[in-house]
Amino acid sequence: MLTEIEKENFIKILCSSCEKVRIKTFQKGETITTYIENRNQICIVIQGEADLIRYDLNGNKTIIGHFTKNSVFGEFFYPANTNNELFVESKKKSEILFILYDDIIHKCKKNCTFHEELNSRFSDIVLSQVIELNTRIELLTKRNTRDKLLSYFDILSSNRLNKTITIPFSYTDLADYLSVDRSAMTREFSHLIEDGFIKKIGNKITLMY
Amino acid sequence: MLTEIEKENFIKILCSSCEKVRIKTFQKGETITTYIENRNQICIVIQGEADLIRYDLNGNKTIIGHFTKNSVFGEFFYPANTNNELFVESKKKSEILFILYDDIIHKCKKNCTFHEELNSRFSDIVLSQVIELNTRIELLTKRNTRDKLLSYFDILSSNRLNKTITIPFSYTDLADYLSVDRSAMTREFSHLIEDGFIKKIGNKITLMY
DNA sequence: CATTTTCTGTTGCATATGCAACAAACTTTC
DNA sequence: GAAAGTTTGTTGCATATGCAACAGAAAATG
Repeated sequence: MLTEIEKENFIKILCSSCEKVRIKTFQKGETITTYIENRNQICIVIQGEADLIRYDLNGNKTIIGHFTKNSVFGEFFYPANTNNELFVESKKKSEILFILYDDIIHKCKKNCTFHEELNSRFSDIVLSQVIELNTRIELLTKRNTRDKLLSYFDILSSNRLNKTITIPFSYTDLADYLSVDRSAMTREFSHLIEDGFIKKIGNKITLMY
Repeated sequence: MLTEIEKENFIKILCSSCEKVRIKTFQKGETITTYIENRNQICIVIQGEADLIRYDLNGNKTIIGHFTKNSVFGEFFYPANTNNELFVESKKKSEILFILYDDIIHKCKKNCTFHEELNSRFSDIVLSQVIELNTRIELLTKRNTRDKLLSYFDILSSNRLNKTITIPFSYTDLADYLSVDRSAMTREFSHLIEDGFIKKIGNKITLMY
């Protein structure tokens, strides 16, 4: 598995070596891409943050994916048949790298450094993506809000090796990420505090167990 | 992307060429692997069906993943820190291929055909896995049982290009897969039929819209 | 720094969902 | 083919959750 430093080096090489790679900058709130017509498109976050957002027919918003530095996303990773409107929105000023899958498998004519690296590293990036997705599924399959929250805390806590964690979302977005109603989630927060499971100051939460 | 036939050829090559690959046969109900100590393990379904199952602390069962021919699974794809008991159970008589990730990246001494194929194809298999996981997330993020069912029907229907679909699970397992209570799901089936959205005969469902 | 917008916490209400229990239909097993 | 086990459909009940509305806090804007 790639370390963070290896990933970073990889991306630096990408950026500097192949003409087929494009990098664009997005401001907060801008749409990076829609999942509708670029079946081949792969995006990598170089800097910043972005969310994959779905609005369903009732207008409910769901954050399908949350991408930070070195995350990959793009329509290429998504099943072709979705009825809903899907798009990726920049949450901060972000730099995004765009590649086409075809440019990964078919070597470019110049045999550039880009492709050598790309072939050897691409699957590793995708593998970290798989782990991330499995984590998400683990959360979403919990039957109630309390279990979703506690599982989410556990994951953050063991990643950072710390009983006090910082929620990397706004609470509004956290609710969308866990696919629960925001006010219901806030209510469950109150219950968790009452029952002595957690303490909460701003966006910092301390696990009491 | 790999066609079904290409995948099959690939797996045939795997099976016949490298000593590091193991194939085992499992009967219905047998445990194929537990997600607890084989961090490096990758499994591919050659024949049969298997489910990745979680029992949480309350004894609730969830089908985290459903694997059929050519699916990949294994602890390698899973985040390390899970508190729950996770295991893969064979749903039919199944043949499963076991590889270690280390054996994929580090070439074996003999430079066997296996590794040549493996390196070029492995990422494609993982990519189909990513699409499958994204589909699952799409389902799980739906806010209520009705939307989960309708989305699930849509996916099956557009895969098979047919308004009449066959549920590949028992209804009990479908409920676990969608992470809803079975009886609540059956109730929602009744409502969907009343409201004229679907017709249902056994495990065949016809979409009326 | 004043104004506007977004985020957060709270509550009342309606309802969707989980849970438990049961009977009928269907499968498996010996 | 009889017995045991599993799956399916149904229902009553309790409650967790979604929804709407609101007010104060915080953040963004110009």
